[in-house]
Amino acid sequence: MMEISLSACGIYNCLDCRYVANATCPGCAEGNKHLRDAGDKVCAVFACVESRGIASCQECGEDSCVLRRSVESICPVRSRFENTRWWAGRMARALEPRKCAGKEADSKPRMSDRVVNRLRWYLTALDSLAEQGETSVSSWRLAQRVGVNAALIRKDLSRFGEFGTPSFGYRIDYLSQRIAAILGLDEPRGVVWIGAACMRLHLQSVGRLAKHDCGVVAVFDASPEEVGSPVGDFEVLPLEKLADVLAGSRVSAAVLALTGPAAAKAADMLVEQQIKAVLNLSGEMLALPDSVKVCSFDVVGELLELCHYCR
Amino acid sequence: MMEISLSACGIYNCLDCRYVANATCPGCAEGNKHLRDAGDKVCAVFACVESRGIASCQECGEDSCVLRRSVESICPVRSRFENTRWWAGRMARALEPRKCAGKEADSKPRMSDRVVNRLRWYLTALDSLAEQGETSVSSWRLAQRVGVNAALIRKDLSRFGEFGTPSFGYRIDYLSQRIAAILGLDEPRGVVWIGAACMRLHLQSVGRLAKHDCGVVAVFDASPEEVGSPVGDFEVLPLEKLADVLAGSRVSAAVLALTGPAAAKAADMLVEQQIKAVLNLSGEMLALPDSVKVCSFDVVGELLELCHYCR
DNA sequence: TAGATTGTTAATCGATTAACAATC
DNA sequence: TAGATTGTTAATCGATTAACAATC
Repeated sequence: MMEISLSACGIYNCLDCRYVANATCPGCAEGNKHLRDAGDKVCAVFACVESRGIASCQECGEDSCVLRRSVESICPVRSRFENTRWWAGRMARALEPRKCAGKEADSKPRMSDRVVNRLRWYLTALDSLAEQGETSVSSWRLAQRVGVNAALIRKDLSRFGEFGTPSFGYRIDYLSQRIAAILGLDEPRGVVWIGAACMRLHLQSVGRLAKHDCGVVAVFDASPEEVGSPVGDFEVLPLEKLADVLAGSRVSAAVLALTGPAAAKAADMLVEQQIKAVLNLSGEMLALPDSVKVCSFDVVGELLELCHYCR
Repeated sequence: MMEISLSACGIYNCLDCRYVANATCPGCAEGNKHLRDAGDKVCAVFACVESRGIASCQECGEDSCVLRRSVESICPVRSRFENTRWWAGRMARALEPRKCAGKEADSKPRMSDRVVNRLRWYLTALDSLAEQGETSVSSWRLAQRVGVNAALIRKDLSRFGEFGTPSFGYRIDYLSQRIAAILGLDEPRGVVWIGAACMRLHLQSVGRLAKHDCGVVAVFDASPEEVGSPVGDFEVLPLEKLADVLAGSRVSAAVLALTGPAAAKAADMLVEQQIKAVLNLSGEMLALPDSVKVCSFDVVGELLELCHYCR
C-alpha cells in the first residue's frame, strides 16, 4: 500500500465540511475544484474515512481508496476552523431548538419497505456520527455516509415532518430520536430468540438491541441437548414454554434460527402466539399469513447469488 | 388448531394443477369458483402446502391458513388423474426437448440486482419441486411458490432466451440448469470463510453450496484462540495465510464474519487480493471500492427494522 | 447581507403488471 | 380441435432525482 505524507500531497475535499483545501495532485499537477457530488471525477480526492464518497483521479488514475488509511480522520478545513468564532457560531446556530416539531403522528402514512430500510440506515449513520461527537449534519453529508442521494433523504424525512433548519441541516440528537419514534423504537419491546447456537454467536451484538429498549427476553431451542444450557445470562428454554413467556409480555418479534423441519414447526407456534414479525435465519422458505412480517436471510442462498457478481 | 376431515369439507383449488374440485364450504355453504389469482378472495380455498397463495373465506372468515396442516400434500385432482392417459400425455409432452435454446450468451445484458435476486429464488423453488419428483412447471405455479407475478417470471426469463413451451410450461431440469448458468453457477467456484464461529454454525448448510460447485475452500480467523482449531474438515488458518490460499485458486467470494475493527482489516486484505464479492455479516458498515460487490446483513439492525412492523 | 440548505414540486427513470397474438 | 400457456408489447405504477422557491 502506497504511503503518502500529508504535507507533501493532496487536494482534500472533506466530506465533513465540503470545503476544498488548496493543493496540487502529485500525479498530474492539476489544481482543485469545488466538488458537490460524490460521483464527480476530480483529481486526487481523498475521502474522509468511513465515507463512501471515494473517487479516483481522472488524470493519473490514482485511486484514493488505497490512500484512505494514510489520511484517516484528517479533515484539514475542520481542524483549521474548529476553534474560530465562525465555526462556533455555525455549530451553535445549528443546535437552536426546532420550531416545527413534525406532522401529526396519527396520519400514519403507509411507508414502503424501502423507506423503512433507509430510515434504519439513517439511524445507524446518525448514531455513529453522534459517537464521534458531532452535533449536526446536512442531508448531503448524511447521504455520503449512507450511500444515497441527498434529495432522497430530504424526501424521506419530509413525509413525517420538518426536522431540519434551512442552511444548517439537522440536529443529530433530535433527528435520531424522531427517526427512532417513526420506526417504533420509542417504546420498549422485546424479542425472543429461537436457536441457542445462533444466539450464542450474536451475544456481543445484542447489546445494541438493548440500547434501543428492545432486548432479548428469552432463548429457546428445539433440541434437548441445548435446553437447560446457559447462553449469556439466559437459560435455554424448551419450545413448550414459548406460550408462557409470550403471554402478557411486550414481545412482538422473534428470531427463528433452527434448521430443517423444526423451523416450520416453531414458526407455526409463533403464528399461534400472534407474533407480529419474524426474522427467519433458518434457510427454509416459510409460508406464513400476511399478518406476520417475515424477513428471511439465508447465508447459502445469498452466497450463490453473489457468484453472479464474480463474472 | 381446527381439524377438518377431507371428505367432509372443502373446495380444493389446487395450486399444483389449478383445477377446482366440487364441494361446499362448511361455514357458509357457498359453492366453488375457478380461481386464477392468489389475491382472489374465494370461499374456503385450501392452498397446497408450501404455496404462499393462502386466502381466507370472504363469507365465514375461516382462514385457510389454520387448516393448512390437515390438507398437507393433498392435491385431489392430481391424485385422481395421475394414472390416466390424459395426465401421462400431458406430462410426456411437457418433457419433449426444447427447440429454441436461448439467446447468445455474449450479448450479456446487464441485469439489476432485483433480477439476480429473483432468479436465485426461482432456482430454489425449482430445486424443491425437483426434489418432490416434479418434471415440469408453469410460470403461474412457480409464481405461487416464489410469491411474485407470473408475468414477471416470464419477463425475467425471456431476457435470456425462450425456455418454455406454450401450453405446457417449463421443464424443471432444463430451466434449472439454464438459470444456474445465468447466475454463473455453471463453472466451479470457491469461497473463503473468515470467522470460525460463524462457519461452525453453518456447517450443515454449506453442503448446499457444494451441490452447486461452490464449496468452502478454507476457514480463517483473526483470534489466536481459534487458529488451529478444527471446523468440520477444516483447520482454522490465520489471516496471514489469506494471500497464499487465494493465489491461483478459483476463489472469488468471501464470507466476512468477524466483529469490530478486525472486520475492516480483513476486508482490506480481501480487497488487496482482488476478491470480487463479499458477504458481510460483521455488522460493520464497510466502505469498499465499487469493484467489489458487497452484500451486508446485520441481525441486530434487521431486528430493529422489524420493530416498525410490530405496530 | 450573501450563501447554504431545507422542504417540495415536477421530471425522470425503472420496475411491474395486464393483455394478447403466437404457439403448442 | 379447443384450451392452455408462452413470449412480448403497451400501460401502469412507484421510486428516485433534479430543480428551485422559501428559509435561515
